[in-house]
Amino acid sequence: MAQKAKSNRKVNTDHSEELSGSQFIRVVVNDKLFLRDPQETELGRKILQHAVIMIDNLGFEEFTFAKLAQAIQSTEASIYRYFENKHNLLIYLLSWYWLWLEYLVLFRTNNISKPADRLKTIVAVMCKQESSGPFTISLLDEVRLKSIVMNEFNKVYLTKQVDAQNNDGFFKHYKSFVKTVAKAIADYAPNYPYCNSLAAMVVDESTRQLYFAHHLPSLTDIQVSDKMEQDAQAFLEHIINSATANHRR
Amino acid sequence: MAQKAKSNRKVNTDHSEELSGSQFIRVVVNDKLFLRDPQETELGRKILQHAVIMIDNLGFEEFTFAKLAQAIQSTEASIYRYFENKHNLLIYLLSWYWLWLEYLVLFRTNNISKPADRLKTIVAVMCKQESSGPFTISLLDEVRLKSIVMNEFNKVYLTKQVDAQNNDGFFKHYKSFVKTVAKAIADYAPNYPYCNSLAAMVVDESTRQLYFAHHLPSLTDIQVSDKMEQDAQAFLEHIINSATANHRR
DNA sequence: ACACCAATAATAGTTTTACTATCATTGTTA
DNA sequence: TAACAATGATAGTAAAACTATTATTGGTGT
Repeated sequence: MAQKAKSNRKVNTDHSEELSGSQFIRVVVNDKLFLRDPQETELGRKILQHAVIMIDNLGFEEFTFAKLAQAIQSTEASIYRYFENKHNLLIYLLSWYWLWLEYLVLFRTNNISKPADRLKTIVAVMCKQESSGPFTISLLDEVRLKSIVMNEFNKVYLTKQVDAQNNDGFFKHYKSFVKTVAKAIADYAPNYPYCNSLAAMVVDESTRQLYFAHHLPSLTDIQVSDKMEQDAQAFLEHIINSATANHRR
Repeated sequence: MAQKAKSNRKVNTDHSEELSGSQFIRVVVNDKLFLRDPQETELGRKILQHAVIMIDNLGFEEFTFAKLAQAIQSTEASIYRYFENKHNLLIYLLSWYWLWLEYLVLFRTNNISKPADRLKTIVAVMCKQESSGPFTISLLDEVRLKSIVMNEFNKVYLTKQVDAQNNDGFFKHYKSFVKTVAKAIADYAPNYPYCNSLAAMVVDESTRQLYFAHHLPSLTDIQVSDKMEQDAQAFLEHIINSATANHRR
């Protein structure tokens, strides 16, 4: 009856809310990030959807629960029943992005056995501004999510609470994605000693170089254009290939 | 009479404040970052010194002007006469760090003409936790400053005000340091097409890998130890050398 | 010695955000 | 139809980020 481990109350289940708008895959986000699962209710989903739009538009610092409440015609207090604070909501959304990337990688590398091709595909997935996969209609707008990652992600773990939050698994999905990349590198270049460092670096640069291109162009060689994502991809491939040159099979 | 371009008032000059504690080189920070030059007065220097300590200890979000005022036995209002807000103070301190790194690089690469050696020295300077140079007694504790860079730097440019702040030269000293690294790379590997991207990446990773080692160890291959800085240095040298392998003279 | 003036201190007030608390309403389910 | 979970409505608190005003103080020029 109780559907969530963490709650012992009854919860409105599928019947009343089914297909409110569109179908979507349930994304399993670490449940320490929320108080009540936002995917399970109409209000919860509205919170997520509008939070993505508002954070993308306003930036995280300007974004407040008061504004969000107004946008979805609800109240601050109601939102606080889902998320302890706006930081946790942000980390929830970012986690969603990393989970979704991991899903995409899984899907796209499914039939690829050659490590070189797998890795190349992974880098492509990381760099491309891609919306929902072929069989999914996702609740959230992944293009906006990627933009949020680019603009906000490197802030969330730079706090005095990192260690406590890391203990609670707040960065679990990000770490898991980096680990996936690291494994692909290890497959590609056995005994390469910097798989993790290289993976974390590449994942970060996949958004950072684009951010620089937009805002601090002297810090990158990538120019704003309609093919800038391919340029970023080429740069990252070059970095990976050259770094691992002496360790490939 | 007026000593600062930006102010037309008379200013207490050297006589009254000379050698209050110790000598130091005047660091020329972009003057849009402050309202009144903090290096010129006793109070200003106290603000800088204690800000470094408090931001390092508390983290930037917990740090407030009220707390700082209390620590230096002054008032919030007085601090606001030097800095418009705590963000600008933070960027001031970070700029100080990049300026100081650039000075160190200049000093250490002075007699080195071979591009390979120059670049190697630069990477070493970036990675080493080094306090003041041989002929300087600096006003600020550079070891703490480096720690602040590691913990806070990647937050400061990720805001909706980047473009406006960049226009005001808030990131000038950071960009200048990256440019120095990029030039050294270009010298080392003529025609290498990613000098800027590689330089920005390496500068960032020089602190990020250490941060990960401390807080999110699964994201790096570097372990916490007394030689972790050398490990980071080795990783960065490896990345630079392999990336530029085909472009060297 | 005196008047002046810039810098600072002391104090208080405003606005906004983050968050908590309380109680009323509504719609579902047993 | 009673019970109850979710939400709405409303109010309130605490702290942070400023702003404004007036009073000291200590050095400067004459």
